[in-house]
Amino acid sequence: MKEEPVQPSPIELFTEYLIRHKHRKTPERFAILEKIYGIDGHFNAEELYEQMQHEYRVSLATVYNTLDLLHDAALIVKHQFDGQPAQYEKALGSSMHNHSVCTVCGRIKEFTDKKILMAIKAKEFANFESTHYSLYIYGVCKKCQKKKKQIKKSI
Amino acid sequence: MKEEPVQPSPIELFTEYLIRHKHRKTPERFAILEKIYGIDGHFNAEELYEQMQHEYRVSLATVYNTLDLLHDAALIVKHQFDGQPAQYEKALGSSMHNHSVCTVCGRIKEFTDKKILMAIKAKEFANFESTHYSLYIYGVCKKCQKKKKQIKKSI
DNA sequence: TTTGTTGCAAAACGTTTGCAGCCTC
DNA sequence: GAGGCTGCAAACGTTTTGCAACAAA
Repeated sequence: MKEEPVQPSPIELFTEYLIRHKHRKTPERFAILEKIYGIDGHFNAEELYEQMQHEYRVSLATVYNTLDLLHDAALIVKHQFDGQPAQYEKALGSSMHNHSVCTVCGRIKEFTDKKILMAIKAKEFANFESTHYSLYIYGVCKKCQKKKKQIKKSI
Repeated sequence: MKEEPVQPSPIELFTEYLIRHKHRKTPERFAILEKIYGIDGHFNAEELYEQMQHEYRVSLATVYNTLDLLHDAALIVKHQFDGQPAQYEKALGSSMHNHSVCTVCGRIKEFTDKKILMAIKAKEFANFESTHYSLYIYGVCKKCQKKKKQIKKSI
C-alpha cells in the first residue's frame, strides 16, 4: 500500500478511467460523481438517488451502475454493514480512517490511529498486491452500555 | 479488547446466553450450534441449512433465527462480503484472523499478523468498549494480476 | 397453562436485468 | 451509423415476517 503524491481531481481520474476502459463519458456519470464529492460521510444508493432528483435527474439503475464504476475506479469506498444496504463514501480527500460499530444500536463512528495504520501498511503478502483496507472494531457505545445496565437493574 | 483465559464450551456459553436472555433451549438451536462448530471456515445460511437436512431437520427461518442469536451471543462472526450472502464462521477455537480480499475474483484468504493484532488490541476508546474486530485488506491476487497483464498485452 | 419457537409460505428488501429508445463516439 | 447507456419495470436472491400448530417452561 503506497502513498500517492498530490492527486489529480476526481473528475480527471474518472475521465481517465472511462477512457482507459472504453466507457462513455455521459452527463449522468459526472453528475453522480459531483454529487458524491459534495457529500461528507456515508450514503447509500437510495439516498444518493433521492438527492439527485433535485438537480440532474437519473434513474436508480444508473446510480447503481455508476457506483459500480466509481468503486472499480477506486474513487469511492464501499461498506457492507450488517443489516443495512451498502454504504459508500468518497475515497479521495478524506483521510484513511477506521470505523467503530456499536453492535447494539448500529451507530458507526470514524477514527484514525497511526499505529494501526502503520502496522497494516507494513504488511506484505507473497501473492497479493494490496490497495486499500477496511477495519471495523465492534463493541458497545456509551449510550448502549447505560441502557444495558438499566435493564440489568430492572430484572 | 481483553484476552479471555480458558473458555467454557460453546454449548455451555450458548446455554448461559439463552437463560440470561430468557430464551428457550430448543433442540433445533443446539443442533445448529453443533453443526456450526463442526464446520471449518466460512459458510452461509443456505449452505448450513442444506447440510442440516441430513441430520436434524430445521427450517431456513430457524437457521436465520439461530444465527442471529449466536451472533448476538458472540459465538459466531458475521462477514458481509460484497455481492455474496452473509458469511459466518465460529468465533471460538479459531485464532483471531484477518482477511485479504481480491477485488477482481472475490477470493478470500485468511492471515494473521502479530503487529496488526497488537496495534488494534492496544486501541482504547473514550466512549466505546470494544469486543472484537474485522480487518479486510483489498487488492489483487497473483492469478488476477496475471490475467490483467494478459489483457493489457492483447489491447 | 402460558407463551416463545417452529415450519411454511408469502412478503419485503436491496440490487440486477431485459428491453426499447437515446445519445456518445 | 453503431453500439454503449439510459430509464423503466419486472425479476432476482437473500432475509424477514405472519400465522397456526407445537412444545419448553
